[in-house]
Amino acid sequence: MKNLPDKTVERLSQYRRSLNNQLQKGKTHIFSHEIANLLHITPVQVRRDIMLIGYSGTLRKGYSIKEMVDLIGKIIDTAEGQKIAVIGLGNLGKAFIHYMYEKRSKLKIVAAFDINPEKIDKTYEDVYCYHLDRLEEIINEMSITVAIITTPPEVTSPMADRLKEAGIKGILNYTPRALSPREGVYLEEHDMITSLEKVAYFVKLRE
Amino acid sequence: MKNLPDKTVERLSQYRRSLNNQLQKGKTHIFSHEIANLLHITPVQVRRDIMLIGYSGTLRKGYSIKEMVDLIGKIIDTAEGQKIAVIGLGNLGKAFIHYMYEKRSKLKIVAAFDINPEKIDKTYEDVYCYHLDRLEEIINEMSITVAIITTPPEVTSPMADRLKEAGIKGILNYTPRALSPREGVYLEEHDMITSLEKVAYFVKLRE
DNA sequence: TTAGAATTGTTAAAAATTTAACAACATACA
DNA sequence: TGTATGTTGTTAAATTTTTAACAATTCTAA
Repeated sequence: MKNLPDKTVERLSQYRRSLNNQLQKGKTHIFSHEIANLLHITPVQVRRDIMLIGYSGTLRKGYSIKEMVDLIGKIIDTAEGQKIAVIGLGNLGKAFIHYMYEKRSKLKIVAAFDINPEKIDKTYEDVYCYHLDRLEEIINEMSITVAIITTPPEVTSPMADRLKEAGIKGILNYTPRALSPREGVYLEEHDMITSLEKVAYFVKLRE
Repeated sequence: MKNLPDKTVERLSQYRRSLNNQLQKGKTHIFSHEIANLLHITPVQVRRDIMLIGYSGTLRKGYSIKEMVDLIGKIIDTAEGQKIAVIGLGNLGKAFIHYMYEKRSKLKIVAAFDINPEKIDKTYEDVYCYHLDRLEEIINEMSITVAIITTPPEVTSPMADRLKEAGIKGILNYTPRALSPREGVYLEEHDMITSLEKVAYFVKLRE
């Protein structure tokens, strides 16, 4: 599979989730405009994405939901799945654990890290919380490849360094402090305040 | 101010936050490449954004941090500020409240809504939690313009309808169920699972 | 006082992403 | 049978976003 555009990858994840919903409702086939409605994008975009991943539907019958779900899985999952650590078991860390809980996904949050003694050595929704001191040890032992940083912003950057050293391959940074990229580590940033300020700006603009 | 590109608006919010950090460190001026480093983007992009908002620096001295912060404020804030409601005082709702807490921002989270009796009529970090039944009443009374939805996904869509009816002008949807746009309401979606799956995909790709 | 280095502001080019257009074909049904 | 309708797959066009290029200017210091 040649490299897919960034934006297509994001949508694949969303297609899959919506398609799984439809499967559970007993639907077996779906048209591009139906998928488009689910994600409120255009049917053309849906068809183009589907073309890019090399799938074909049947004319006048649409796409087989099951086949699409399986194919998307082949593209975005690894066969063995990937293991994920949450750094910082605060509200945001817990929210991630909760959202991933019992999704039969190939991505599994397998460990949380914190320094608060009240959290350490307990589980939150089946995820065990370790003392941050054991970060390197556990990442190594469990072969964790991806980390979500949800710590206070002051420690974002040193944490990224530690994670890199520990062998983490992908970082999702949800703290409001931007990270510079580390060689060999894929970095994705998300800033909750920015997304809020963006909404506020466009609301203002419309008045 | 003519309409700014979407992406520029997002960066303005980030510029401001980083610049405020620098101000507190006692810095008064900054070069485009320094700003670029803070957000790990290119200096050209910084200069282009600054051009778009109609600001000018001084050659060889850079940009006045204070002036930029003020100007960005004029662009993305309203004079009176905007009031924000959090729908669903779970982990994610609390995370938002926490991040916005004591930021001297024009955006203020002024109310939370939930249906859990243990949360209702208490405050979380100074934000009062009301029963969901009072949604319309409070939004109206307080002139709330923006809502963040952090409810369970099943109720995302009916909630958006209620919010629209109640007069909300902008919705930030953090639940994993996509919303279709409502006439007259600016909608921004963010899906935490998608951002995680994206990281996992690019990690896989690099192997 | 002049040469060199650093930095901005801006236009132009390139790259990424979305949207449009439409041919090809399947199905329904007159 | 043949005509109308609906849907896919794909190429081309349009739009948005990023990056490059460079003239103009300021400062430093030889």
